[in-house]
Amino acid sequence: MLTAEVLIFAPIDCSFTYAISDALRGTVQVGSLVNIIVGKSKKMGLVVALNEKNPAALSYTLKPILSTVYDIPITDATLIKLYFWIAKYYLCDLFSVIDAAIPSVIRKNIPFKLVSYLQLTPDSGIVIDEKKLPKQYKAWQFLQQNPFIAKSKFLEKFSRNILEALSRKNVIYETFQRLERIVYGASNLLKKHNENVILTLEQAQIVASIRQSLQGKTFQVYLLHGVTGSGKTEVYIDLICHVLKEGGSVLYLLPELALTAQVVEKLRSRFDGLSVLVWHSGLSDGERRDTWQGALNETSTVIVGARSAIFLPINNLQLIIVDEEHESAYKQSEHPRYHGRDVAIYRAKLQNAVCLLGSATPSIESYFNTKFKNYKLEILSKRIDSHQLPLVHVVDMRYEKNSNIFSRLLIKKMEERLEKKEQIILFLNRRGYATTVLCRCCDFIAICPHCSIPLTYHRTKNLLICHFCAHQEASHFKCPKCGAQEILYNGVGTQRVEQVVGELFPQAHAARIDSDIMGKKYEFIHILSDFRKGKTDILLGTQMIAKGLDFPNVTLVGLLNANGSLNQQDFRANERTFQLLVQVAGRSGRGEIPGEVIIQTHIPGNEIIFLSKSADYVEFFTGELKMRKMFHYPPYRHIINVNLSGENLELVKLFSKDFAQHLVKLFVDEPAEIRGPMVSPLEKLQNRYRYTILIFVQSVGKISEKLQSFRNRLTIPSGIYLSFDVDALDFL
DNA sequence: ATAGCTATTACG
DNA sequence: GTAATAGCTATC
Repeated sequence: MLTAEVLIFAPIDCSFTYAISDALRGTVQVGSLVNIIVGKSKKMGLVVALNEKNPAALSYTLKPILSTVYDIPITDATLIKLYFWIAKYYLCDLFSVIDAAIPSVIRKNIPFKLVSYLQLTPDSGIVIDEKKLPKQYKAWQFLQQNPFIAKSKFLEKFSRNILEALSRKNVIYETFQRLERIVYGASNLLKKHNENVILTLEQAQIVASIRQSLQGKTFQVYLLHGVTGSGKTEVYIDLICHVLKEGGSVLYLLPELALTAQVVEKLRSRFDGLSVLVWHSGLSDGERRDTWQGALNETSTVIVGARSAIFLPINNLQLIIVDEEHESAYKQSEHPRYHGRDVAIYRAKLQNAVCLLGSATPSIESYFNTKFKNYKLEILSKRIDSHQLPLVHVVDMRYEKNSNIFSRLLIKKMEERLEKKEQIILFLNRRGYATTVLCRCCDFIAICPHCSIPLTYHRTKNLLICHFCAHQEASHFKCPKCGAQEILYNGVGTQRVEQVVGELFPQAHAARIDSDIMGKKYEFIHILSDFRKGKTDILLGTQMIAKGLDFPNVTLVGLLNANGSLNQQDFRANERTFQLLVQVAGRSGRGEIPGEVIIQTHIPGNEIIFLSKSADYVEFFTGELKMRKMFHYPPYRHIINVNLSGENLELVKLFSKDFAQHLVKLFVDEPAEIRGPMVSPLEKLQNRYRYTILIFVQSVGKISEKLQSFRNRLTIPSGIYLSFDVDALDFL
């Protein structure tokens, strides 16, 4: 009998066998979404395999698949393999992978959102008496002038009673239309791209090399290391062009949704009339459905998206581009905690595609893999059109007036640029207004009552906000501890910078981008497009403006406080700082006019700041790798971060110790090292105390099954929360 | 997830 | 005694 293995959308780790009736034979395929009965209730499930089974030999009675939800499968065999791999490698249950990989509009078949419209019934023959029913008459007249009007618009002018009266008389009837939506519309928010680009020799050689792998249809990872402004995008576009000509598809991944608009616009203008599909977390359900269906239907297409686009069902996928591959945003911080880049590489492997990683500051892991594994390294050493890398000044803030955010040099340079109508980007790693709120008289610091971190003052709301749990409280006039009216707002956030810019340069137009702004849908696109058009002189913001953006008229970049990220003491602090400094500096001087960068710091002698001044990646890598080797850190080993938390401190402590001992026993024969338990750097978060155990291993694949089954056997006391983070990037 | 089962507790 | 309820188990 023909049977199907069906995954049920519930936290159950195994698939169930269902019978396929003769009527559904051929219709039910691997990847089909099917209606089934589970226990007593109707559910949907995903077919992950087809089998031939003898029902008599089974210990249970088979139930039949009732029907398929769509007439074609919603995913494919490769992706199903990918789901299983992620669940295994990242130590999470299959359900959470499916949850992240298949959007709920598709999975639950949520109906299209419909908008109701009102229309006059043609030839109804009914005449409304103006004298007797003046209100209804007015509405009737209104409808004659507006023969197809949204119900909501009608109700703004007339009451519900009127509507009901008219529809009772069959004067009007209601129709429904699908809500219309346009992803990045036909809008021309961003500059048209130059149509005839001639590749430089360097670019052409790289393209030729990668084309060979594409031709061979064999799996290969490339790392494209190109300095900022060296035209990595041109290499991508040339390759996309090639793959499309051959009838294949390309997936173009970016670390953040803010960067997708720029790339989509570039592609759309380059390939005239080409449909570029878009995918990121900002899409509405309808938009999601369109892109998913579009991917299923197209045989050859380009899809631009953020992390989760790696799960789209794409036909003839031949090339996956992972732009800014070093970005930590590729790592999902909730379950499943997968790394978009690594999943991309695995998917490429599964379907014999080429995976192209690109960065000006590659991750240590990827660069390491070009030296010691079989990634191929391609280098773009020069900026295009012989543009120079920017000149970097390091300003020692210890010799500036203490409270000043801007050094004298930065102010002078900013004045010059504003004079010349050139543009400026200011970068700061903190949002909000001030970082900490403290008392001058005693040792009081405002701290979140649920988490063990200081509160941040937000001036626009006049509130103290916790950036971890969003707790809010009123700001203090008096010190709650000693009563002194000596409250000091210390440290600097982007909001504070915005205020000071306004005071120092009242004639300049400044705009701020940080995650506080991102609440408004597409607001950031408008800010970026205004900046591109030159309506804004100064763009200031956090991480978000550090990467990938290309504004030729920017000739000055100011890094206001290059200390912060160095203080975070985990072994990747140097790497993050180097990447950040080089990337931010790379926003300067991308056009005809050479650019300058000013790095303000309290530690000007720091080696990383020195290295980033010359943007010498290879030297940085060499030094960093030595350190990693000495301490057996990644890329020499993988780290699994085990987080244990709970409201009862003693219980968490006790369980953590116990758990660590079990782990040591479990891995006694493996080349694994267990460290901890120790108190997490963030010792309390949302009322839960947190402990960390680190597992260092040679290979995750070799121990994942053992660890997973250990976790499943274990009884975790109630009130204790346990989570794994494989290849963790932060250890908070 | 969730229906259906059992053990547990409150109530008078 | 019943009724409400928390915890536990299986789901093809």
